[in-house]
Amino acid sequence: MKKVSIKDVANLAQVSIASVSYVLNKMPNNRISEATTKRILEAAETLNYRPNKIAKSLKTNQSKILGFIVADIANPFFGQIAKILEEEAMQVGYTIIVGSSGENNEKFEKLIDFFIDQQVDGLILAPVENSQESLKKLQKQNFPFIILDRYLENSTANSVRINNFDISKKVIDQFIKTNVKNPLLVTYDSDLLNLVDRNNGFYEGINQSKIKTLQPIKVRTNSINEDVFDGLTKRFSEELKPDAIYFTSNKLAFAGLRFLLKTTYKVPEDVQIIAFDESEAYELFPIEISYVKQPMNEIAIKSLELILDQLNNEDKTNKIINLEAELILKESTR
Amino acid sequence: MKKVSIKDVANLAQVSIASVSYVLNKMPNNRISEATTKRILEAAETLNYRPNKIAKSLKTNQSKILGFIVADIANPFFGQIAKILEEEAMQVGYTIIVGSSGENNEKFEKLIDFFIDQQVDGLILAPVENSQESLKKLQKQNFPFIILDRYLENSTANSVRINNFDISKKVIDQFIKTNVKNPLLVTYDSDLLNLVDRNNGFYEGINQSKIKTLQPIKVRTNSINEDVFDGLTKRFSEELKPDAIYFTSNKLAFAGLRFLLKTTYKVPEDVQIIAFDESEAYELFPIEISYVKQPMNEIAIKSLELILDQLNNEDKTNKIINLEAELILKESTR
DNA sequence: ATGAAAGCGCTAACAC
DNA sequence: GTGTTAGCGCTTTCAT
Repeated sequence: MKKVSIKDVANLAQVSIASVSYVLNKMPNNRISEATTKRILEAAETLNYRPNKIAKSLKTNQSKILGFIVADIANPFFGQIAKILEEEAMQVGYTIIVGSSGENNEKFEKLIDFFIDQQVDGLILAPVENSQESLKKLQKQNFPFIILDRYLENSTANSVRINNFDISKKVIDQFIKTNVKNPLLVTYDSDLLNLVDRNNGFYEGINQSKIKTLQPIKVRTNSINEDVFDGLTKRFSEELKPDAIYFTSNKLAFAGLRFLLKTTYKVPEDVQIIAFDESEAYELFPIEISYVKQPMNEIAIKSLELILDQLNNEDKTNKIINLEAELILKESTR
Repeated sequence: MKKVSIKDVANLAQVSIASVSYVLNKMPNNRISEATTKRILEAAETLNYRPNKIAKSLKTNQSKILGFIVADIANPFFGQIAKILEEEAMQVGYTIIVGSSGENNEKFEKLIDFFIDQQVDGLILAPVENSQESLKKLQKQNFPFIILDRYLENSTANSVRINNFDISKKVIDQFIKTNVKNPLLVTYDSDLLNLVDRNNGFYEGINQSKIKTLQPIKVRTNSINEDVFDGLTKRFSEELKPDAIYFTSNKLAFAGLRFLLKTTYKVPEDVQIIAFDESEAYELFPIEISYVKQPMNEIAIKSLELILDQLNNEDKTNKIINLEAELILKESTR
């Protein structure tokens, strides 16, 4: 089965390839007569002509492909975003290619290069630790990209984020409202500012109150389960035991809940829980988990909008889109 | 920042673009002198030259892109496969684009067309119900594709699957071994043969034994949670209550476990459980779930191998790669 | 209202 | 050993 090209359509319709191009691309000031238009349309139909996007890309210098680089596509948070992104992108004629960096900056850079070589028009990035340089390089090259979910120091890049500080403040305020004495923060040991903000919001709430917090558990991204488990074991073995825990990511919460399952501590009687991110998985915990709900649809849709804006407009002003996360209270809080 | 092309490299190195192409593509019988080679390499280096894959694609008629169409990229099963696939593909210079059909055949077809328009070299497909026609169409066009995970009637397509029948037989045998009286099958109402095989393996075990099975719960893919919940409510309200349940997918198991959480039935004392697929999520259930473990890495790697074989070789024989799933016994079985 | 033709960046057959 | 050149399928300027 030989591929049918624009030439074949032109031949069948007895016109030039230019006319075929005009008609099929619905050019605005297309001065092709109705009769010819009809002939061309019919010819394309009978031959089942499908334009070659590669050829078009080469000519127009636009691949209509966007690269999406996440930490881990097997993480449902990113899977969900990817899904929405891909659907929305398709609506407007774009294709998404996804890559997983595995929280590794070298892989992150490699993926960026690979995608640029692939001639993506732009990139949607969830950066990893120490990726400032990679981002600066992109900026220097003037390559279109936006930052999603995570953000870094001094970043002047367009980005879509949530109100990490405020929502964390709300979390601790919720705890305080219920007379918590020893709240515990379980978070990452990371320079990613979204995480730092989550931590800071928590501390802001602590500072405004009269209570003290236990020393936080700060885990490394490459040993989440072990670090959470060890950390919690330690905290619960001490005099002042946590009576409320805030997990700043779904993976942390997951590890923490597994720990609690193996103990006799009761949620929320002995210890209250608030997790970050919605997760189907939480639903198998014996009681329903309170959590910070991120606006997944909005994150994906705004990200797409932002990168497309950047591709189409000359408006080079720095845009930061701040979306609102929501605290959903369930049975794991009092 | 203007893009640097092969011409720029040729100019700087004072050679023709052909020579640049030869050197940079490491042509086997490359007769370029060492000195020239060095000059070209240096020029490419200084200019930070990155070949334009779009142009190369147009010329070679190979995009080095593979399309991967799954039911739902937010389902960790497919997320995991996608991740491995993407990593392996990148090693050999291929890019993966992923699409989610949402178990909808129209979306499935639309994605296929979209990806073909995008000039993918081949497709890796997890088909949906009623997608026989879409697959036949692809076959008629002689378009390279393989089937992953799921399979359909009369499919003569290359495919990678697991031993669905045998592993299900093992599941019921395990139940029978522990003197189960009223095993229950929770499965889909589907014409996908991988699911039919899972059902048949279960029945084969039943038939070889002296026990009877309860009437299975067959759910529709668009209302899993409700159907499982309603079905289980009904079964547990009857005289003969299930004392063992086999869920033929991770989503079914998930819904079923949520049901059990809300009841007072004890696992495994009152009812034993075996689920399909490994899932991090199961870990939040109070006891560990026995499950059928699919060889994710192998599935992804073999799929890639198979489609690449099909692209490179003339060997048009029909290949079915059968991989072994494994029954992992945990606390939810006796 | 339509067509001729240049050219996007690259590969590869062929010439020298 | 190295260069010339045709051409992949398309868009778009310019001519007519």
